Amino acid sequence: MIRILVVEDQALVLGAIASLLALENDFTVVGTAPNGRAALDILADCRPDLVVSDIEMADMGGIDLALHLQRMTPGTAMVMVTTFARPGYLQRALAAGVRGYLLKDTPSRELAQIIRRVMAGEKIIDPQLGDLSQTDDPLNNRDRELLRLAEQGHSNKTIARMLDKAPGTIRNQLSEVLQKLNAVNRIDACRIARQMGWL
Amino acid sequence: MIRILVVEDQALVLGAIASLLALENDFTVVGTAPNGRAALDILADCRPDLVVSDIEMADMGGIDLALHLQRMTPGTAMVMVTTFARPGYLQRALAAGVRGYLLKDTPSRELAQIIRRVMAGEKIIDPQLGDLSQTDDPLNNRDRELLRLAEQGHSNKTIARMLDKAPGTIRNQLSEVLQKLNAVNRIDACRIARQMGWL
DNA sequence: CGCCGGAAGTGACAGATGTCACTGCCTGAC
DNA sequence: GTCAGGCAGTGACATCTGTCACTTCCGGCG
Repeated sequence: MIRILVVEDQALVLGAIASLLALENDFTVVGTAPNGRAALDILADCRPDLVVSDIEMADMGGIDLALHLQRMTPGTAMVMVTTFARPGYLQRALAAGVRGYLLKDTPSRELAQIIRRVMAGEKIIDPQLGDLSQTDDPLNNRDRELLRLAEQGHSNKTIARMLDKAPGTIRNQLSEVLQKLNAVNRIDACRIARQMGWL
Repeated sequence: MIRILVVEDQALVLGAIASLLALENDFTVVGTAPNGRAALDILADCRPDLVVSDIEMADMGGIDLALHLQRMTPGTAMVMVTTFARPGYLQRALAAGVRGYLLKDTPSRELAQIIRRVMAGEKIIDPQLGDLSQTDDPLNNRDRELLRLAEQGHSNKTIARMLDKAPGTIRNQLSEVLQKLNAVNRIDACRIARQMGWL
């Protein structure tokens, strides 16, 4: 019997996944939590063999939860289930000892089988993410900051004021970002960065 | 026995919700689909009493699906289950005859009860959405089309070529859209429209 | 010390964007 | 008919954006 803790912030999805897992004869859902902190709080009571967790959650995300688990109860397996294909997340998740990484468009009937394979010691990465992790993120933190501000609709002048830089500097740096991303303008750049999970 | 069709683009969530509903003795999940178009394709075979659908989906979203249902099989009830609290979505959904509108952080055990009440003729709106200021959608379909193209990073010239219009026309129309949305530029306009659920 | 490399800034330029006033064209209402 | 209103388009203008060459400043580093 595999003892499972499910962590997911959307209550409806949380309950649905729990009921999906509860259908399997060799699984017991020993607990559910809406975020990483709540999961840690009930960990001692639940004593799960495996944690299924979302990544993007308020309060404490799946990555931080994995880091805590790795330190506190390294025997507990961890499977991430997330919406977007973000290579940065995958890398950090693997570094945190996560043994399974799935997208939410994985067929639901596969989830149980993947959990069993992870419990058997396998490491399973969603194939859609395998090649994604190869593409290096060309952006540095400043690039990301600029793109985020540009994405809000701020002009170069406004961004410059916010970052206490000259407008021309912003213009030049944003221009470099466009080259890095092969974008024709800032809107295109934001779209590309989002799509690649770099933003 | 209530015959239910579930429409949701994330396969894992789709399967999970289906299994959640299948637990109820008075429900039968007669079909599932990953988007609106697929749902329409299997509608005749499934003959559902009620459709549970996500809103944001590729190919055909929940709103368009509701519009088709309203015309083709007006007896079929429709419950929307969506991630974001966007007033525009709610309004358009209600206009399309939707009888239930829930956020995905509704507790999962409530879903079955809400479905039963909708089948009994009630109209149920998630309380978190009730008090949202009901600002009217100022955009027409052309506005939306322009914004979507602008959002991809296309220039006025490119958009003009795509729609077979003069560049100046696009410029003027997009300028009007900016006024309607109180936006300072097209990026801002896209952001505002998205946030309000008008895009 | 001089040299190099990075970050910041400037100036100039072409092209894109946003605003406005104004001209046609068509269509439905009166 | 004609009148108003909507849609498409033009031209002019100011501003913003993207590109490039170049300068300045500063902190290592040999």
